[in-house]
Amino acid sequence: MSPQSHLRDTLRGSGRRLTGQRRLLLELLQQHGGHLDARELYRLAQERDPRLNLSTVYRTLGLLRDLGLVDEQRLGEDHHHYELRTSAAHYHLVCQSCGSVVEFTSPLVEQLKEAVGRELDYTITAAQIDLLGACAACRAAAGRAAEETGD
Amino acid sequence: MSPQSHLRDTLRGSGRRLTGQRRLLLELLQQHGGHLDARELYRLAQERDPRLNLSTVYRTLGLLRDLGLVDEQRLGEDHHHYELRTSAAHYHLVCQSCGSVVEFTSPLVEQLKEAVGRELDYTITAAQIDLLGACAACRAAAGRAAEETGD
DNA sequence: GTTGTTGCAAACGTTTTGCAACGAC
DNA sequence: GTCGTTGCAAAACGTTTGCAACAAC
Repeated sequence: MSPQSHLRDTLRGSGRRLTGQRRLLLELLQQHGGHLDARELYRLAQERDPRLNLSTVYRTLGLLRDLGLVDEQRLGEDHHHYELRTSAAHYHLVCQSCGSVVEFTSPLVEQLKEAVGRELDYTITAAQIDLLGACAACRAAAGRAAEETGD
Repeated sequence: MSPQSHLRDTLRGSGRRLTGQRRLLLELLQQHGGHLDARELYRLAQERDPRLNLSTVYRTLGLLRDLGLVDEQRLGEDHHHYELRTSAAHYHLVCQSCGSVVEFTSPLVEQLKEAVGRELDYTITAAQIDLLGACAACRAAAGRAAEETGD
């Protein structure tokens, strides 16, 4: 089932309406892939519909989040990022130097949830994991910079 | 080395000053244990020094964070929480029903950092991990509530 | 006395909301 | 036509900042 038809069906079912703005925003989220923030989605949307308002972006993102179509994250920053929910759970690896974000999964995460939940008697439903570090490109750039100045 | 003497020494070393406000805020963080937000720390501090200002709380928390005395986290909420940095890295398990926070560690986290860093060629320096779920008490309460209404 | 720090008020960036006009059904 | 949705402006929220008075050194 595509996100667009899921959206239409879920809205219909709860007496809500499928508007052009909602269709556009979902489409942009699909095209972009991932990790957009509200401001950037707003900017993209305005290229296609200049009258669209930032509060509509926020209201729509909240709706899509509540419908389970979109995941809301905080990648170590002071505002949210949004991405279309994919079937597979995944986590984020953030380069603190250039800000790039890579997704990853690992069977170790399931093991961790299982082990910690059992030990502390919690039923664990979700995990937010952000690993922070330096990507290969930034490490190389930092190495070159050090060579030029000091050494 | 106690946090108070670490504070004094580090301030001295960088030409900064040890003020009553800074001593008080650090002391409250010590006494409370963990996971205070700025508002709550402000409230506690005002009981002892009613003239103390919220911006001083923020400035001091930022300073203590930069000095490495305090860790700043976002436990799935829209504002920061702060806790005295302990020697051991740890992560958080949050009950989504009652909001209680439990700390945990697990050797699986080191394994995860190692495995993901190697696979994607990142040098991983830190991990933020929040596991979300339901604690035993809230599960029991939810069970009782379900019994009374339906079923 | 010098200069880093504070309290205060005002600003900031992100997100939410009240409300009348609008548009999907 | 009904009623959910939008655009707009204004507010809310946590947090930061400019500045003159203050206090640690």
